[in-house]
Amino acid sequence: MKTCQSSHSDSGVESGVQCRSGAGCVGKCSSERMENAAKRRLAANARERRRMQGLNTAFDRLRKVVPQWGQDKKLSKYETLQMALSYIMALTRILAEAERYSTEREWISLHCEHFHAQSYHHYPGQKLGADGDPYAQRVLGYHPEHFQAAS
DNA sequence: TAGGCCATCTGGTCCT
DNA sequence: AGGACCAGATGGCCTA
Repeated sequence: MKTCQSSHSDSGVESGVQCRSGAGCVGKCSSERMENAAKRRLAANARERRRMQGLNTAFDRLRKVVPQWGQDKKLSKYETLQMALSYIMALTRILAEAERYSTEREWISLHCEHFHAQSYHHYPGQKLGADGDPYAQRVLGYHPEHFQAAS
């Protein structure tokens, strides 16, 4: 529960507050002031709700473009971010390889052997513990430390 | 029933 | 001053 001790100058006053300044406060902490504070709080709540809705819309758009192999369940926000990161890293790797191998034929032949055996390789010393990332590790062979090293 | 995920409210901080 | 952003708290819903 808050109090309007801050010189009544205004802004932190919200509905349900009590004034501890005694008699001199009566006029200043008017119901009008309280009403304004309550209105501002409600407006801030509405803005925050809209902001979070915008954020969720963005997450939904991201879910649509991120691969969801074999997942019938909607990805959580955390999973979506991890998956997006993995996806971007994989695409980046593919682009880098495409640049490295000058001809398309070379690049295609590289991936014909590469995709089957190795594309979702796991790293030998990598543990899949609680601190690991099961989603990223399951898909695309993404590992945070590699990303950090690259960036 | 516990745990995970989420939406909402709220107060603080930063920026314009 | 007001808005945007952030993080903590809280309560609801769902699933194993």
